[in-house]
Amino acid sequence: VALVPSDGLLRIGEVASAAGVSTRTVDFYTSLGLVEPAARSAGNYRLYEPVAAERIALIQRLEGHGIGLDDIAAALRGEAGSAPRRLEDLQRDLPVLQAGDDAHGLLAAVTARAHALISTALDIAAGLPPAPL
Amino acid sequence: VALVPSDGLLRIGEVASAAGVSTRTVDFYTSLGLVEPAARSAGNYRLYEPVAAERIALIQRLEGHGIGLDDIAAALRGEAGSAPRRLEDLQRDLPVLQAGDDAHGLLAAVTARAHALISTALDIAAGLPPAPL
DNA sequence: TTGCTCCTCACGTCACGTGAGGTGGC
DNA sequence: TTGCTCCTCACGTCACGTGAGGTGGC
Repeated sequence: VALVPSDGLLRIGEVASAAGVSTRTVDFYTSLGLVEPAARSAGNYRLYEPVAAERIALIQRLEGHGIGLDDIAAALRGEAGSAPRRLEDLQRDLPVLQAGDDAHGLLAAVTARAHALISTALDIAAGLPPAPL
Repeated sequence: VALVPSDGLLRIGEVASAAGVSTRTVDFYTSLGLVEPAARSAGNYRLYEPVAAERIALIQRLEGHGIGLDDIAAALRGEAGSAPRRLEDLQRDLPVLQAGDDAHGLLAAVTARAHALISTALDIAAGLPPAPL
């Protein structure tokens, strides 16, 4: 039995297991436009490019940072402010934080979250391509 | 009529309006241990220090960054990792991000959020004291 | 009396899925 | 037949409050 379409596209179940989520979640994300099938099979099955699984995994990481699906969707659509300017601001501000004494809980918590976000940003910048949907 | 306790402490309604939230919210946060009355009046009214209002305003800002009340509570309790180490990591990673070309939407969105978090961290470091609860 | 507060129990809301169930392709 | 998929409508869950209602202090 040919379980995989010969063109390398994946059906929903394959995308789901590759991304580590349920097919219902892939279905849900698709309905929100967070991922989009590259094609439909003759039998109306949605066919995704393999990169869709990475995209879904990325969405899950972003959600883990408290970023809502609406914001993620907007970002994926390419709506954005100026990242470079913001990065300069961060560069300027970090020494101020470092100059402070051993941070108390809140500062540490906020910093930890910012750190996790930067890590995610680095992953995006380094690995996953601009994702042509 | 003496609306304010003579010792400078505030009743729940005063804290609420100073923080820009409802008394129910102050009540709720108090029940979670996010703020704590400094005393009780003879009639069992909760009496808060004025700084409690700032604390509540801070909690609201943190919530705006997607940080849950449980995490905030833990942070306020002083549980924390090593902020300085994380700040060094950020310092190291930022140039990598800046070296990239004009970021696409996702990167910009994540960076924006990190930026907002750092701003909040700076506010904490600069202004609001370690808050002896 | 008026407007505040206390406390408790239940309900509301929003985001994020998830279940179920009837469908057709493989 | 089996296990996949499609689609839709409704339900579940968790976090975060909010409403209401009976209480006593001011």
